[in-house]
Amino acid sequence: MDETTHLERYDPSAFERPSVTVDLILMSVIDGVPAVLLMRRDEAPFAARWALPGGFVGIGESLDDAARRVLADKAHMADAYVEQLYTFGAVERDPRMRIISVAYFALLPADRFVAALTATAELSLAELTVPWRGETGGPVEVRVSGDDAVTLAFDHGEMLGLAMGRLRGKLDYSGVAFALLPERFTLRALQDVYEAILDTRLNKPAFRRRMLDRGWLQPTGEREAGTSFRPAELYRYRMPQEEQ
Amino acid sequence: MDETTHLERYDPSAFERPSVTVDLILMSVIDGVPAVLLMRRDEAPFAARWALPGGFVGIGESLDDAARRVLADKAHMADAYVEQLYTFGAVERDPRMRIISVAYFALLPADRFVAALTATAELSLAELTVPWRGETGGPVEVRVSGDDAVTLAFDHGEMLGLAMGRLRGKLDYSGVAFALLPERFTLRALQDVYEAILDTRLNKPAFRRRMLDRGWLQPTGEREAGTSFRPAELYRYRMPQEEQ
DNA sequence: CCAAAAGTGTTTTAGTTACACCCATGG
DNA sequence: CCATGGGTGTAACTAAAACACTTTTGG
Repeated sequence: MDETTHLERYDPSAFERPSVTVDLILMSVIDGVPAVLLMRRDEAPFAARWALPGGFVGIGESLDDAARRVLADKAHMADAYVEQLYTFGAVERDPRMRIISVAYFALLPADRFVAALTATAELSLAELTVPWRGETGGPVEVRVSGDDAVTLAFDHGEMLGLAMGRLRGKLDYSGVAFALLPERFTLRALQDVYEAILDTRLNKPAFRRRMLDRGWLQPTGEREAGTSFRPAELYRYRMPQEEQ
Repeated sequence: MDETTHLERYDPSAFERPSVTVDLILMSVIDGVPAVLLMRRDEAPFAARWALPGGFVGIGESLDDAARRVLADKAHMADAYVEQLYTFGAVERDPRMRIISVAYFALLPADRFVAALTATAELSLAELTVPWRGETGGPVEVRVSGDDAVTLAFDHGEMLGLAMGRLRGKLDYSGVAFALLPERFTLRALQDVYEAILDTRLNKPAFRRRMLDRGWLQPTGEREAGTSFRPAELYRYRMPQEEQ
């Protein structure tokens, strides 16, 4: 075995190589419900099943570039928050051939998510019902436009569970929540995002103070419009000094 | 571009594929100092530079299996705690050809780490000086057996920084610290591991209570031997119900 | 002036830190 | 009986939660 490893070091081109793809878990929070972008497969394997958008990684293309390309080409969405999640490398994960897939997760505010969705026929929004299983993530129940729960193609269900776990884990110590909100937003909207992702009710005054004390929010001086009650202040996310 | 993606879906074998490797960041805490396993490269590129052990992923081998194989073959260590870290996919990260590398980090107790190290000539232990830069990790200074700081081959320095950040981030909410200790250990030994990794001094009574209140520690009833003062109780790590 | 949600002040609680102290052991 | 680190009790501090309350808007 040591012999083989040694040979590989010298001439790796002599060995059969796996294909490498990226798969994209593009999420948002729509009307207080976590949502993910799915595409319906129209060929085997898993024909007519729902799957995450993905694509092969080009030989001269970095993984991050491939993820952004899939985001632009398949999902027709640009400038999302994108982060590498995990790499899935089980031998039999694709029945056709050996494919290693690097999963990326991406976040978009509801308005831009819905806009891109309605502009593109073959895409579909799926609502997520997410039982709390800690940061590691676990099985996630997926409903496409109100229908019954569906099972995703390949190991995409596992990817989705992991993405949801990561989102929950990072929610409170990073700025990911703001990637799900428009540039200007109210504290109530921020709390709605938190409640949707964590699947809990939060105490309003406590939440409010916690957020303001962190110093990440900049009051714009402007107010929300079109309410029949007292309009809330609009805030802007100001990235803290230490990046990410 | 959409056209290309479509074609790839049908016949990916027609496209050139990258090689895929795993690299292993095998860490321990030796005498209160974080340490990592390195190998000296004896061929170009980066000849005579220090690098992480790694190897190509076989076509019929899962990523996790490849990581465990590298652990066994190159590092001659079995049964370590192993966890996937991140996948590095920059196009020019290896000057010879396109190689995508999945980084794994592994943890071993000091005694087993040192035993395997002394049994194998081509391995070397490197001490780490790790400035605190939050969970994301950052540049790490590496010293091989007391010499000056060295720069690792390829992007291995970046991998090491990320591994250290992950270790710090998970230290306090997961059981990773116990992967760095023998089966039976004192509370002082546990605190030493925390202090080495976090690079801080911790308050003894507070640490003690926090650990015991968590319910992860099982008193064995046995005592540490060979001290010239009061011998400390030995504890065992009892995995909590919810895995990881 | 009423409904509805924004926004604030005050108390309670829980978890952590700091510090002082006692205990057990080998020499 | 002394030095050394193990182990414990108590008070102080801090951050968050709970709850009651006041404010501001449109209709």
